[in-house]
Amino acid sequence: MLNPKKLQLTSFDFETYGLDVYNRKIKIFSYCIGYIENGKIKVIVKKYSGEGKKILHDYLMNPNYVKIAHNMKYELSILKTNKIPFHKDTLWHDTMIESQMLFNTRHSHSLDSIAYDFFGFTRNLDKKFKEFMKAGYTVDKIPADFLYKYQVADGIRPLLIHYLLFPDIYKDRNLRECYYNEIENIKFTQQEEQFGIKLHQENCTAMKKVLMKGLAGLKKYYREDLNLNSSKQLRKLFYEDLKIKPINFTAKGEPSTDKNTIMQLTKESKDPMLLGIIKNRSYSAALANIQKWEILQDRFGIIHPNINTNWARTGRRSCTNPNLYNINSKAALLNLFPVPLRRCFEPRAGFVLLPVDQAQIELRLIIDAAQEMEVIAYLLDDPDRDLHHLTVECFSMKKIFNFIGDDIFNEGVKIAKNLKINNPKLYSTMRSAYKNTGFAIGYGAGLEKLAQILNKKPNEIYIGYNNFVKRLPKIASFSKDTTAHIEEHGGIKTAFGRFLHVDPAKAYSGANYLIQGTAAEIHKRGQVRCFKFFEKNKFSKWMHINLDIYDENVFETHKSLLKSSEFPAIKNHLSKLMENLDRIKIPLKCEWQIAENNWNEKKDLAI
DNA sequence: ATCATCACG
DNA sequence: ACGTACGTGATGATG
Repeated sequence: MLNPKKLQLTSFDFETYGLDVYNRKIKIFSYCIGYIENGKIKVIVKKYSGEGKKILHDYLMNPNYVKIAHNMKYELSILKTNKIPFHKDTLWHDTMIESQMLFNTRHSHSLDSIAYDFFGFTRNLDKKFKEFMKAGYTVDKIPADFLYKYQVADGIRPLLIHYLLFPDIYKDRNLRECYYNEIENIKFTQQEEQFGIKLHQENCTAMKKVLMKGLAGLKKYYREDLNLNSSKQLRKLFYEDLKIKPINFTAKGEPSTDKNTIMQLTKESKDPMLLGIIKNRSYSAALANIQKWEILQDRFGIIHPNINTNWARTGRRSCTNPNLYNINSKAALLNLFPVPLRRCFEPRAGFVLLPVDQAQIELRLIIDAAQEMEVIAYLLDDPDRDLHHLTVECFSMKKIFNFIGDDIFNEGVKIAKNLKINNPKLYSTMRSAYKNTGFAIGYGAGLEKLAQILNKKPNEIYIGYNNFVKRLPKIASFSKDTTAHIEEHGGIKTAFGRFLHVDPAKAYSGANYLIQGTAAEIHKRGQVRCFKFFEKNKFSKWMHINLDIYDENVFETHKSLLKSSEFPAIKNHLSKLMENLDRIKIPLKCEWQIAENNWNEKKDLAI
């Protein structure tokens, strides 16, 4: 029996039916609670009705029961949407997070996969359960004796896994700190998902209309039976019918028809037939996106994505169903037919969206990790300085310089400076073009790849590239240096002391793991600190994060709060929570913007 | 299921 | 032996 007076570890899992958590259509059918008695694992399995309901409620309100779940965000969301109270001081553990933290490159972190690999725990029950689901059964229709066995297994496994993995996390102070932040981040993320983001109905309709018209207008360029979405048919059209000489190839060695290839081809001739293919891809994908969102919205027009807080091997977050992390925003160098889909999202009535992003965070972290002293000094001198200006300087030099401060070097610096003053528009275009250069070189991009990113030919950027490498040699050798480290240690520690394994066959991606992993940790710690600030001051109703993307948090904020006299202080404090972390020595900088009508139309926040 | 493609950072 | 920017999710076509 569970002892209500004694602190003890328990596992906890629901069986539910219905779909779509945040539409409140999920009902709890039954649950299991695992615990340990006299060195043996025991499992309580109950239906969520009558006496079973009361037992669960008592269990949830008792903070002596430490609750171990596998993917606790799901359990949390069920509790909250069903308005079932639980003790605010509950200690939670999540075995999925434990597995992700210790074995970031594992092929799967599902409960059955881990328990099988670590304990040889049978997966037959899971196989059968999946068969029932595939056949359209819901948990209430599954034979009771089978479901009982399945739930017992679900009570045992989290306890086994926690006992095996948690000590390795706990004994390392850094890892422990990261782990506790992950648990807090799940609480934040659950709330973020529940808030969700509102679809702008009128803009969705208007954009669909434009997209359909654009797609219909393309038909005249092609034979009627050509399927523009078929790369096989396009391959035939390009390389057999039009007799174009292949320049790029796919991973499997077939001649490629991707956007990059088409853009290279159109440099010779602006054939509408070629450009139309890019337009078709851009427009049809956008249309499919909007249609999917319209299906997924709840009855208030809100989209609730599923955000995996620690899914990626780098420790980054990821987003599914729908993925709101890859929405087309604005025109860019490599985006010929942009569809500003962020127009389809709006603040709730009475609110505005305040997107806040970490300025140039990846480049800043590379500079810090590579210890590129000239740039560190440049930044410490004034944290607001723009690092991309240095890149523009390098690419403004007429020849490869011999030493820093020689005539060639100084002239480049002067050209960049004058351009910034005299032609801000051209400067801005150039700056955003070269924005990706710094960290692409840091991650190991070569001349060819860089030319592709900049939409130029290798010989056009040869001088600039060489000047960058010569001026910032630590950034240029960062990828190589990190690769050597990976080959020796099998992985890399982030600035927070969290070890990330790296696939030995791709040791050269180590630089990326280090930077993405560190940035992700900064992002997730900032979210937890903001979340706690809102909870403590009880105004998450008026201001909350309802969406985030890698280095950006979107604060949905009530207009009355925005206009209040206390807002500047709140904004200032939140910035500090996101910027100031003991482990990060390089200055970070948050940039606030405001979007009043929709997520796409935004400007700098003047407050 | 796998491939090719493309959006984000 | 060589030299690579990276890691995500969604979609439609294909075998």
